[in-house]
Parts: sequence; C-alpha cells; structure tokens
Amino acid sequence: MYKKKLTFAEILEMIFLLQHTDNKSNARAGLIKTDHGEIETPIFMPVGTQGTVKAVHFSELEQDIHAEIILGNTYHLYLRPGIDVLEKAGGLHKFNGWNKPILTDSGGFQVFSLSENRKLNEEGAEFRSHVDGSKHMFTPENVIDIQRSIGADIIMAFDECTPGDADYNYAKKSLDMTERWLDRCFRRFNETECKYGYKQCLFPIVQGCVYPELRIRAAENIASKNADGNAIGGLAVGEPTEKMYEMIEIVNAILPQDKPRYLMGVGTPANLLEAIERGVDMFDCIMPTRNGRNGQLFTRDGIMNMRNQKWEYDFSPIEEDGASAVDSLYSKAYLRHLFKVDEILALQIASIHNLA
RNA sequence: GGGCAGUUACCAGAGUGGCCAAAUGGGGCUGACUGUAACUCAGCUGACUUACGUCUUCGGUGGUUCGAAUCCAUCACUGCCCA
Repeated sequence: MYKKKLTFAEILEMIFLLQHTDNKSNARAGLIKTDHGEIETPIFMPVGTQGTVKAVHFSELEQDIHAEIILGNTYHLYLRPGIDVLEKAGGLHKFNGWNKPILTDSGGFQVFSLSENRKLNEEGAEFRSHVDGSKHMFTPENVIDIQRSIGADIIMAFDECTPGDADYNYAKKSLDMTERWLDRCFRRFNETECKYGYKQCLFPIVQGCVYPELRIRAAENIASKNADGNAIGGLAVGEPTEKMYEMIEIVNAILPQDKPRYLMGVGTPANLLEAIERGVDMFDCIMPTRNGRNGQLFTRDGIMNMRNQKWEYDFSPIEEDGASAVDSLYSKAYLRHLFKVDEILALQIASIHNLA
C-alpha cells in the first residue's frame, strides 16, 4: 500500500503517481502526468494509427468515450503525411488538433505485421512501403528521430515484435537484437530533445515470446534502465491466452512498481481485467475501433455481430442525437459497450481507493 | 398484323449437347478480427444427408439424342422495331 505523502515538488517531478494498490491483487490506480495533461490509470488508449481514430470523431472521443490519450504510429505517419509535413505543422498535436497526450508506437509492430515487406538485420529493418512499394530503412536511431518529429508525449523503443509461435532459438535471437536496439534507442533519445518544447519520454519494451527465461531476462534488463514507463510487447500475437497471462505475471514481478506498465496491443474486455489484476496500467488495442467498424460487440451475453438478424437492437440509449451514419453508430455502440468495461474498472478502482 | 430479341436459383446475370445443382455480382445466413496494408476477411446460400452421396431444377408441354439449361416443334409471357 502506497502511503507516503508527497510534496508538491515531488509530484511535479513525477511522471507517474501511484495512488493506490489493491491488497487482494496486483491491481493499482495511478496518475500519469504529461505536458498535455494527466492520465488516470488503468487506461485504455484508443488507437489512431494515422493520427486519427478511425470512424470516431475527436469530439466523440473526448465527450462520449472520455479518451485521455490516443496512439499514433511511427511507420504510418512517416509514410503519410510524412515527417516534413508534421514538422511544418509543429508536431502531431498541432497537425491533428488533439491537445491531450499522444503515444506513438515505434513501428515494431509493423516489423511483425508487414513481415513480408521487410528485411531485418542488425542495423534495423528495411521496409517496402505498403502504399507505393518504395524502400525505407528503419533503425533505432531514425525511429527515435522520427518520433521526436512526430512529438508524442510517450514514444516507444524500436523492437521486433516476436510472433507468439516463435521457437526458443528465434525468440532468443530476436530478443538479443531488440536489447541491442534498445541501447541504441536510449543513446539517441538522450542525445536529442523534443522539437516542440515539451517533455517526451521513452518506454522500452519487454520481449521474449512465451519463454519465462527470456521474459525474466528482458524484464530485468529493462528494469535497470530506469525509464519513465515500461511496456510489455509481443503478447496477443498468436500465443495461448493463458501463456499471455503467465508472461504478464512473470514480467510484472520484475518491472518497477513505481512506473507505469503498458501492455501493448491488448485487447478484449476480459484480457484488460485479467491484466489489470496482474498489475498492468496502460492498454491499447485496435479491437474496439475495428470491431466497431465491422459491427461486432462484446456483450455480457457474449459476442454479438450486429449485422446478424437474430439480434434485436435497441439503439435508443446510444443514439440520443439521432446520428445517421451507420459505421459511426457501430463504432459508438461498440465503444460504449467496451467502455462499459470502464464502469466495471471504475468500480474496482473505486474500491481500491476506498481501501486506501 | 409483321419482324427481331429474350424467358436460368431470392435478384441481376454467365453458360449454347456430356467436365452443370449450374460461373460471377448483389442480397440473405453464420463466423473471425488483440502495439490497424483489413468500414475487412472467411464459410454457407435447390432438397434430403454429419459426410460420401441421392433426388428435383434452367418459362410450359412434347420431341431428337446413349445424354438437353444448351438442338427441334409448339404454347405462354416479356422487350424493342416496322405497319
């Protein structure tokens, strides 16, 4: 239980204020401070790969969904609109008009998802653009530079997101390289600064696939970096869900208590709750927006495909304003259903607060 | 009244003697989606069957043929053109 009273100066210094911890689980409630505002954790961060959260207006994000931070993606923003455009605009916040915190993923996930379009080597990853086939090189150094230009509040180390079914040897070699890349990321990060006058922080990413030995090694290495926050990557990428939970437990036992823990790319409502219980503070996932666009909801009665006839829909509590765009409707309905989970979390977190 | 074209599954529309229960779209049904190359993808969509398979279909009827959605005759209907 975190009981130390902090001075105002101390609070200002901290990026993460751990407010309460649960005594029955590893769940915590905290506050992340950035120059674009505060984030209450546990937090789900909607994904806005290309600078905009698909099918959801910023006004909806703020007023209906109460998003406190959104994601952008280095690879996608680098290709379009391009770094020169973003720099000219004064960074992504100015470019897209989102004045709250932003986190950018490094492109490590594209190393995984666009694996047919890239070649990996020690130097970095050579990509062929999925847009026009042009060749581009991503290295730990230029990925940091690009993220400096994008100007997100939280930026991510460049890693290889190892597939969930990788064998031990591959996973180990992959982790070895990710760790070397991490050192290069920090070096570059420390010798550069934000271009727009506010603070950026760099989160390293724990890899190691489903192998406890590798995860432990990775977590220990990353814990020693004393970063402002730490991420767990390479999960929900093909491994069994139980393995994912097991890895989270192993890693969170090692990662610093007093820094936010970010489980990348996860996930389903159940995944969120399970991970919060294991001490995760931050999440992102494309699932709400994609499933929203594809008409699928999570309900307490199970998965619901909204385009199927057997369901009778009652949009009345959702559509007070009579908006007509069907895809927007799906997304909003979905997002609200998902963020109903937030209500459950809110209750849990409230109970944690009461215990304090 | 004359001439021409056509009628195929829920709809549109291929198919012009056997490899056809019949391409492809749409529609319908059902899944999937986890740091977003995906407002996308996959399966099913004549009947019975878990399946193998069997049966009934291509406007109606009657033929030709070992075999017909496909050829012939005839009837019905639709569209266009000329009177």
